[in-house]
Amino acid sequence: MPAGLNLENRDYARILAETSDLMEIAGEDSFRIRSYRNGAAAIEGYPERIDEILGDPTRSITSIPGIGKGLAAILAEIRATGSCSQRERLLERYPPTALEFLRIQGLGPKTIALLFEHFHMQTMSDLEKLCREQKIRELPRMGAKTEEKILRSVEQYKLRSGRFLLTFGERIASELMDFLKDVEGITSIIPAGSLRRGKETIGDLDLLITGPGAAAALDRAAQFPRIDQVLGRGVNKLSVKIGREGLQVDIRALAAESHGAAMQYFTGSKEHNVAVRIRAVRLGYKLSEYGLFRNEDDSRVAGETEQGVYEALGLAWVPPEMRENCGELEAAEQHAIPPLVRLEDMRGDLHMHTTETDGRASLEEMAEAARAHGYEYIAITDHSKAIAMSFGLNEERVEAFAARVRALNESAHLGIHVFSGIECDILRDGTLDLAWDALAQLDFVIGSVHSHMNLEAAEMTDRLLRALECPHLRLLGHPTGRLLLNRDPYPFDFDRVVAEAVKRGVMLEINSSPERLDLSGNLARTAKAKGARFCIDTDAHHPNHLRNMRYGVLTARRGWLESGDVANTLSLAEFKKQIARV
DNA sequence: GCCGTTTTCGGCCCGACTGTTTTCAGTCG
Repeated sequence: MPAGLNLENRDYARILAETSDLMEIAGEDSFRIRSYRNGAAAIEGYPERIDEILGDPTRSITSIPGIGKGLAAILAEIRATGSCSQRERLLERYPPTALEFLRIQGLGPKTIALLFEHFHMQTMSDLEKLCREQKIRELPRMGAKTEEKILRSVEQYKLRSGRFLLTFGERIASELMDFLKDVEGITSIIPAGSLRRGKETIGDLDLLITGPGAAAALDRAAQFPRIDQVLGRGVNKLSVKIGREGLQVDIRALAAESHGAAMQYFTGSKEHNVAVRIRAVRLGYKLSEYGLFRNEDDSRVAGETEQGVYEALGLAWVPPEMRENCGELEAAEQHAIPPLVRLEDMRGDLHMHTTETDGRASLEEMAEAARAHGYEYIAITDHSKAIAMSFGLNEERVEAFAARVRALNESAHLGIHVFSGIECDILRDGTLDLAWDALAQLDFVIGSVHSHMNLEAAEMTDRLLRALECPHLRLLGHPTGRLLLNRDPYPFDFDRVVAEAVKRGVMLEINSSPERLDLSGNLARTAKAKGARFCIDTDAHHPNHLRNMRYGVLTARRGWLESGDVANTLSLAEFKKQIARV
């Protein structure tokens, strides 16, 4: 079978995952559904390209754990057709929006199936209408509260729709750049906009192309296979919607002399640009995406480089992550832009899971991956027993684990220092999930909230304050609990909790998982002002996730953090001191 | 549907909460 579709592993994984979601709505066998999910996860994390293995008659895809004969046949079907009959059959039965309904908090497959059956709803507004007209409560086990809850969730859903995770934007950008790399006469292709600023979610994607071949690159870009719709095509700009997700991408061809001005203009933010332009006007200039021009004679003062534009305005160059008009221009004016933390400053990763709980690799595999990243140390921090579904550690297993890590470090054959740690659940009342005696055995205790996220702010504040009382706690994990585009932060008195954390020497996490990025840049900056210290961690559940560190660093940079604010930029010896018990 | 095996079928991470009910199904993590 010719590999005409050229699918990536994540495409296979997505199709399997979508099929499993549809099967769930259809009420099919839960174990079969789980197999599809497991298969999707196995493929997504597989180091080799599935496409190539399928195309090689000497290889068998069933050698991948989680892929048996059944899924092997389905994968072959996906490779040939881009879908599978199971998925197509279900998509005939349910509207394509069915998968979207699953993203509404509180709406599960059973309820969705019930609503389809009774009301034949097709769209999100159908669902809203059913709630408003109090039709839902006519169904068994449904009531007024359910209707209100669904309405609230739909409201949140609408707010986040039309935005995409930073990783998604990066992926599309890199696919496009790869697609254009062979066009002759291109000197640079750079994604601007919120992507360049490292914003956690993006609304659209701006790709800037410079060089004599830029116009040819627009022609080539119009051939990009994932284009769903061409919105506009001019001499210097191509505007398209990409994929089923409908991300809008604007691709612009730039002249070399205005490259820097265009970069500045299209990187934004809008608020930053307005402030910069006001400054330009005050100084007798006009700033546009074409350059910086003197008012009196329209002569070009700058525009070729971004640096040149800022310089001509008497400003230091501003790192894109800071361009939110939140004080960065004042800093640039005084040439007092802080030296922001960089990815290469990171010397360790202090939040990761293994197969002991819900990770997908062993301690040794995670350590090896971290060593390959050039780290000096890691902390293995599996879940505690409250997370029953991932077989979290109880006190006995904690003790055994701590002993095992001590032995490993003594034998030194891992080539990296491992801290024994735990991501201990903060229970509803603020107590930690494990006895203090057990926590005392460990080098690095993270406390995280994973349940009861809908408490009132006052109760949540008390809960966190109480957790901070534990003398073994070193880090508050993903402190606000947000899941980007999915779940809002839980409410609590941030200032009070930060003040208490500072007082007790508990650091705050910047969780690098692209779905979390928690703390946000803004909150990190607020916390820094109160004296907080931070760890930037990946929360890796797979060796591949270690790469997410760059998102955490971007977020920290958005919070104006310097390496001195981040504990895991310290050398091993210094970090040991930092977490030593007093 | 996968896996492992006691080789061909049975087991597959589970506990808490919510809103609806008067005993539990559905959702979440």
